[in-house]
Amino acid sequence: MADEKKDELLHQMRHSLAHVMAQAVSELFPGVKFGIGPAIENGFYYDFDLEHHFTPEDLPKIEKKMKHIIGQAQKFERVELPRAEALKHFADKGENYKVELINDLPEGSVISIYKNGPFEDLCKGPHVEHTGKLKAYKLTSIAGAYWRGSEKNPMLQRIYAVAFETPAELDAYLKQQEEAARRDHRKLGKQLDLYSINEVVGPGLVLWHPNGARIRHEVETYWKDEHFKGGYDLVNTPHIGRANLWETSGHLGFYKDSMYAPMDIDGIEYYAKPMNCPFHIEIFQNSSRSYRDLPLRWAELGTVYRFEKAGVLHGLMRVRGFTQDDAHIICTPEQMEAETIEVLRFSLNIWKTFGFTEIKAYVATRPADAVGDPARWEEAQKSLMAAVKKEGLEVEIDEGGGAFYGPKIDLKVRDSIGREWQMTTIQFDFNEPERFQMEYTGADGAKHRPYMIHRALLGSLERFFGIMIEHYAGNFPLWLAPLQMKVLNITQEEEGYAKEVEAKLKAAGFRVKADLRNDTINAKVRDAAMLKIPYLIVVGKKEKEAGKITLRLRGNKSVFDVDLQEFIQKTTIEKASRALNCAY
RNA sequence: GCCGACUUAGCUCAGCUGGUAGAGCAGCUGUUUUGUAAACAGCAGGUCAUCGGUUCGAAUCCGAUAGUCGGCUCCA
Repeated sequence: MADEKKDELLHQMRHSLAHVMAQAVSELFPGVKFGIGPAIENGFYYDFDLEHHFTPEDLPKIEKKMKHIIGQAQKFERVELPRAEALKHFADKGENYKVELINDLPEGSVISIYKNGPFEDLCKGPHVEHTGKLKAYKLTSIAGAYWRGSEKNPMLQRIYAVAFETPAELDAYLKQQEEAARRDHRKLGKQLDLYSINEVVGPGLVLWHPNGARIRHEVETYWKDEHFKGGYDLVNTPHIGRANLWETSGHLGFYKDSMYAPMDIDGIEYYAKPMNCPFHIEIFQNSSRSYRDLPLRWAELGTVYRFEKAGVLHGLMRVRGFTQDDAHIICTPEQMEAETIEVLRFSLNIWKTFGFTEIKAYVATRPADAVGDPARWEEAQKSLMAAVKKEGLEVEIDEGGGAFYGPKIDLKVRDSIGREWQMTTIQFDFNEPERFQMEYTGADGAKHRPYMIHRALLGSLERFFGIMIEHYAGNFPLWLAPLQMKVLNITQEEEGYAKEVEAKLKAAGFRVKADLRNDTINAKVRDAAMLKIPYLIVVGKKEKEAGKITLRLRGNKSVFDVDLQEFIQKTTIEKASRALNCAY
C-alpha cells in the first residue's frame, strides 16, 4: 500500500513536470502547439509542434525556465468545462491536437483542464499541489515522434526527461544509465574485438570475429549438448526455399513485408528464409508418421533473413540476418501439456547457466482474428498456464494478444543491472499444421492432425550475444572467455619458463597465450586487463626459481606462490561447471 | 521508412568565422631487461564517408547519396 501511494505521487510529479516543461517551452518559443505530455517509466515527455527545431543547447535553457516556474510554487487548479465549450476554447487557441483529443471523447462528457500560473492544459489529472513540490528532473533527449504513434500522422518533436521524487534517486538513476553506457555491447564489441558490422558488407549483417566466434562456439556447443540431453534431435535446413513453400506456409500472405525480394533460379522464384518452420515441416512430411513417433522435437540453429527498416537497426540487438535457436515440437493433443511444461523447465535451466535468474512470463491469448479451432486454443492456453504455474513464475496475461495462429508464452529476463529483455518465446501454431495438411496415424488407425509448438529460447544468437556482453560487462565467465589466460614474463630470462607454463595450460585444455613482448610488466598487465582476461599468470625470477606461478585475477586481486597443478585442477572444475564466479 | 544529430589515420579525438590536415594510443625499427593498468626515441600511416555544386581556393558553405547515433513506427 505504501508503495502504491509512492508510485501514485511519483506519477503525479512526473506528469506535473510535463506541464511545467510545456509552460517553459511556450514561454521560450511562442507559437508552439501541444501534443501530449504523459508520465512514463523513469520520467515524462511532451510532444511539441514547432517550426524551430530543438537543439541540445535548448535543453539547459528550458531547464532554467522550469526552475524559475518551480520557484514560483504555482498552484495546480482543476477547471471543468462542458465538451462543446472546451472544443471552442482549444479551437480558438489553435490547439488542433487538443481539439482532436477532445473530439475523441464521448458526447456530453465533462472536460477537465489544469491550470498553473499562466499555463493551462487539457488533462484529466491529478497533479501535485503546486510546482514547488517538483525537485528532481533532467531533460535528456530530443526525438521525433508521430502524433498518436501512427506513421500516417505528422511528426512532432518530443523532449524526454527523467524525474524522481528526490535528487538522490535521480542521481542513482543517472549513475545506472552511465553504467549501462559503459557496458554497451557496441563499445565492448569493438574493445574486445568480438564482432563488427560494416558498411561494405551491409547494415544489419554481422561479422563475427575470432573472439566473438569462439564465444558463440561455446554457447552453441552447450546448447546442442543440452538439447540432446533434453530429448531433442538436431536438423539442418537450407537458407533459401522455393516460392511455393512460402505460399503453402502462408508467409507470402502475411509476412511478405519482412522478406527479401525473391531470386530467380532456372525461372523459379526462391526466397531467403525468414523462418525455419516450413523446412522442419517438410522433414515431417518426408515420411508417414505414427503416434508412436511423437513427440518429435527438432532443433536447429537456423539462420534467417528478415527485412528490417533502416532506422531500427541497432548493434547486435536488431539485425537483418540472424541465427535463431529454434525448435519445433510436434506432438499429440495428449502430450501437449507435458511438452509445454518441459520446454519451460528446459528454458529456465538454460537461463540459470548464464546467470539470469529473475524471469517473468507473459501469456498471450486468442485474438479476434484467430485461425484454428477455438477448443484447441482453449486447451493450449490451459497448458501454457499449467506450465507457468508448475514453475511458479510470475505471470502477466495479455488477453487477445496472441498471434493469429496460436497462443504463446514469452519470457522476459532481468540482466545484472536490472533491465528486462524479452528473450524466450514458446508459441503454439494452429495455422501451419493445417496449411501443410500435417498428419499422423493414431492408435485408432485414423489420420490425426498433430499440435505444433515453435520455440526459441535465446531468441537469436546475435541478440543474445549483445545482451550477454552487457550482462557480464564483457567479463565473461571462464568457460566463455575467448582467451582464458595469459602468461606474462617479467624479463626475457623467464621466457623459457613462461613458454613451459603456457604449454602445460594448453595441454590441460585452456585457451592461453604467452605475452613475451619486450615490454614492461605494467604494460602487459594493462593490455590484458583491457581485454578482460580472467586469469593472468605472472612469472619472474622468483616464480621460476620456486617453480610456482603468481596469479592476477580479473578485478585486480593477486594470489602468490600458486602451484601450477593445483591451479589447473581448480580452473578445470571452474570451466567445466560453467561457474559464474572465479575459483579463487 | 519518418524526425533530428553526426561521419577527420586501425582506435579515441583536435582542427576558431573557407587559405588544400594534427595529437595520443595501436603498428614498424631501434634502445631499454623491466615485479602487477601505458619505458624511451625514430619511422610510417589520411583523395577529411561518397558524389556533385558555390568559390581564385572547401575537412570547413550548399545539395544529394550511404552509414552511424538518439527516438518514433515495427520487432528475435
